[in-house]
Amino acid sequence: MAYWLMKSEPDAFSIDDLSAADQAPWDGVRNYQARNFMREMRPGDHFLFYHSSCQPPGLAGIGEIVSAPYPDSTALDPQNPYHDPKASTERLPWMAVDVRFERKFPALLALADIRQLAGLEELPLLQKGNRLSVMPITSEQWAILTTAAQA
DNA sequence: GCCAACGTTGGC
DNA sequence: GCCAACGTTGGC
Repeated sequence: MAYWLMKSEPDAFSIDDLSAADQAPWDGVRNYQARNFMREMRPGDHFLFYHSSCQPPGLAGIGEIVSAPYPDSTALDPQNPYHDPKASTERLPWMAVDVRFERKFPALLALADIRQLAGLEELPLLQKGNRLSVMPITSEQWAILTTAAQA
């Protein structure tokens, strides 16, 4: 079982939206490195739900991957904000997974607080200039982050 | 609103 | 295939 961190702008899709829906597709990822990580996802994996581009940014809760990766057809929809004009049914490089709400942290674990935690030096989220929206998390990093979020 | 960092595009 | 210009991400 693997661990992941996935970013979403809460104005578009937040931990509360996932809680209300219980289950939802995680789609709209349009970066190849992130897509490659999504290809490795398996049902039963868990992920940290990160709120980005908000005040303050940080970890909001936990969800579970509940489907295998599948083609992200939102890329084909001209009305979709993540429409990819170069994608077609024959050439659809983007992937989505279905995710399920697990829990919301009692309080957001803010990025500024995450930076203060020891043992996260390798976390891509904290590395300068990193903009990955989907990244793998080690079990050690997972333990540090979920423990801090529960405190 | 600013801007650093990075990815993508397109001319050559 | 290089690389300058441009667009996007996302923290501050």
